[in-house]
Amino acid sequence: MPELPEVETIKRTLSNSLTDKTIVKIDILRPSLIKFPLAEDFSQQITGEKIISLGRRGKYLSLNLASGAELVVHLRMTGRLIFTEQTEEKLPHTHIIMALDDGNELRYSDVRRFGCLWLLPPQAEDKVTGRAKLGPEPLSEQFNAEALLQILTGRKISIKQALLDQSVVAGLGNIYVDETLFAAGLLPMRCVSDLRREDFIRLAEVIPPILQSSIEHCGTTFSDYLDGQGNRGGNIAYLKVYGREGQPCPVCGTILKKQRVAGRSSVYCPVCQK
DNA sequence: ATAGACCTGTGC
DNA sequence: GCACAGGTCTAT
Repeated sequence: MPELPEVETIKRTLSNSLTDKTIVKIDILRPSLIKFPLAEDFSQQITGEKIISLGRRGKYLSLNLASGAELVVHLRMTGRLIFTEQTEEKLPHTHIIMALDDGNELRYSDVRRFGCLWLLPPQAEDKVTGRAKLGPEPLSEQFNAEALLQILTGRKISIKQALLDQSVVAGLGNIYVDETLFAAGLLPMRCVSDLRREDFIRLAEVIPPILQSSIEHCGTTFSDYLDGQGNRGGNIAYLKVYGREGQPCPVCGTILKKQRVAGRSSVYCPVCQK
């Protein structure tokens, strides 16, 4: 479910509510979601910890704790992290409840249970699967056409697969890859090795504003995504191709096509994208 | 490279 | 029924 703009929105919508709050109690109803350490140790170590700040790297969200420990959450497809009053009715599939010292709760729910949580002790090595291999943050200085060119030159994969690869660029998923390929005028099935230098320049140009504008709209809600206060995102109205197969291209009016590329359904304009 | 695995829900 | 869903990992 959530890609970079949604995770960033969750971070922003939780920051004020969680900063300087202490986790006084944790209920883990689904220990299998905890990847490290064992759920029992996780509970013991997190209890009494104070949240000092929130962070994000790609699609990973982190709560930085006063001891130097870090709680890392990846929401995968249907994970939700919501700050709520204790009296509020629990969402279905609520698996973890953290009681805070202000009487409110931070709850993790996840229909499909693909999500993962880790608690890294202070100065621990990064045991968070995949995080160490992430490519540049697309909203940072490190991200540019050169970076894309460097990591992708000569590779015989589709540009769709390349942009979905978190080690190429961190945080894009199926929605924003389709949106950026439309904006760059590139077909998702185009082979990376056939792209020209200006294609990479174009990609590097269109990715940041697409993500930035989605963040301004609080992310894209199709069915599951909610921000940290339980609100839906408003970006769906601004999507040009994702979820719009069979509708006319917003630029040329040609009917948008859907095709499986790199194992994911991909929507594109057969005229504007080449 | 593609399929299958992990899960549940929804819509045809 | 079956296909499919904002993700990622493992196995042919």
